[in-house]
Amino acid sequence: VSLLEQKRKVVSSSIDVPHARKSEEEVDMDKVTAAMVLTSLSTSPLVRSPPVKMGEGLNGSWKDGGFMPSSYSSSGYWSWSAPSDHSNPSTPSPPLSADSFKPFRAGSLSGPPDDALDEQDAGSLLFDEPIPRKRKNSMKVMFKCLWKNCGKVLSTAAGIQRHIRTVHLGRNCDSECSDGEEDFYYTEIKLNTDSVADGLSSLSPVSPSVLSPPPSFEHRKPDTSGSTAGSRNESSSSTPLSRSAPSTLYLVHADHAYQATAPVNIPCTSTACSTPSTHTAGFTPSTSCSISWQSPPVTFTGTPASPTHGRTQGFSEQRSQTITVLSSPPRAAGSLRKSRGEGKKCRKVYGMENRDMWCTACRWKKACQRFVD
DNA sequence: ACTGCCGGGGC
DNA sequence: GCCCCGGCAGT
Repeated sequence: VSLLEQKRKVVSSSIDVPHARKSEEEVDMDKVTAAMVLTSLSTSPLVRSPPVKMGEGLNGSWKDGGFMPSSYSSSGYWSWSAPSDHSNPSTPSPPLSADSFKPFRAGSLSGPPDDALDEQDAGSLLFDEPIPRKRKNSMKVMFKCLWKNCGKVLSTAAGIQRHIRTVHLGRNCDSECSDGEEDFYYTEIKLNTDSVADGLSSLSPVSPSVLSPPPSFEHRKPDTSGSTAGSRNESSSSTPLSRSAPSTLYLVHADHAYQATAPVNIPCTSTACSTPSTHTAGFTPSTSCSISWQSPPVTFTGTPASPTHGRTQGFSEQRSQTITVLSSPPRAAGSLRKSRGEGKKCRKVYGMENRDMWCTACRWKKACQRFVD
């Protein structure tokens, strides 16, 4: 038994807790930059146009990457994508392995518009749409402390980690001695500073009919409006987004499903959304909402529909919450059992004999956290 | 039969 | 809260 225990500890620490991310980031930066240069020199002009857009259509890719139990060190896993993919220093190191999303997010933050590209990117270049690309950059990522009664919001992951470490965890040592626990206590909030709508409308020849479907819309009923988002984000945004800040899109990531985090709701809970009031409204929601159950958008880059996906990167995170909400309105809320996810889960991957390697959720026979699909 | 995981426990 | 597991439903 003790052996198992020990094993478990070892495992979890090696898997979930990235150490010393800070310094490595810095160092990597240089390496990456250098690599970048080399890469760009050796690649065809086509491939190397920089405009990052990490989200665009490659959800699948980083998602998968995140799943790897050892995502921290599994750079090899990314081998299929262009080398420059490593340009996001923080991507590999981020938070926990179980959490498949942060990598991307953190990347978009600290790994500034550096030239991250991959095959998809290259592919989408064929369509050469500078506009949608740019848009990515208008997303602001903030980090919010989830500690009870502390709504502190900082703009950097490091900042929020330090905050949590010192204020809540009572550790004084600097990031070096962190075991990564802080990751569990903050979440990322994305806000879109520019109008998503205009981008979309200009981008995609969507017919009005597409806009109108109320169901996809997130605006809540007047009465309940903002109750979720508003009340939860007191610190950063106490305003009902749909009204006062129509162009601001909040995407919150409830990363650690089984941790203390009370899910931060995304605007798209709507049952209401009866009127497609503004086109602005019509869009955002469908974006963040529909995505979750959509099939991999990857191939679609360039079509009217897909840009949507790429753009609002929040999606997968809220899946768990969103999905239920989404599915319920249309159908009889009752007996709808989420269709079984098809990916391999801990149980299958590690087998019964390695039960201690499963994610907690799997161990508890709950929806797998590690291999979310 | 196997697998994922919901719902409902026990502590 | 954490943890377990009966049992259902999809494969």
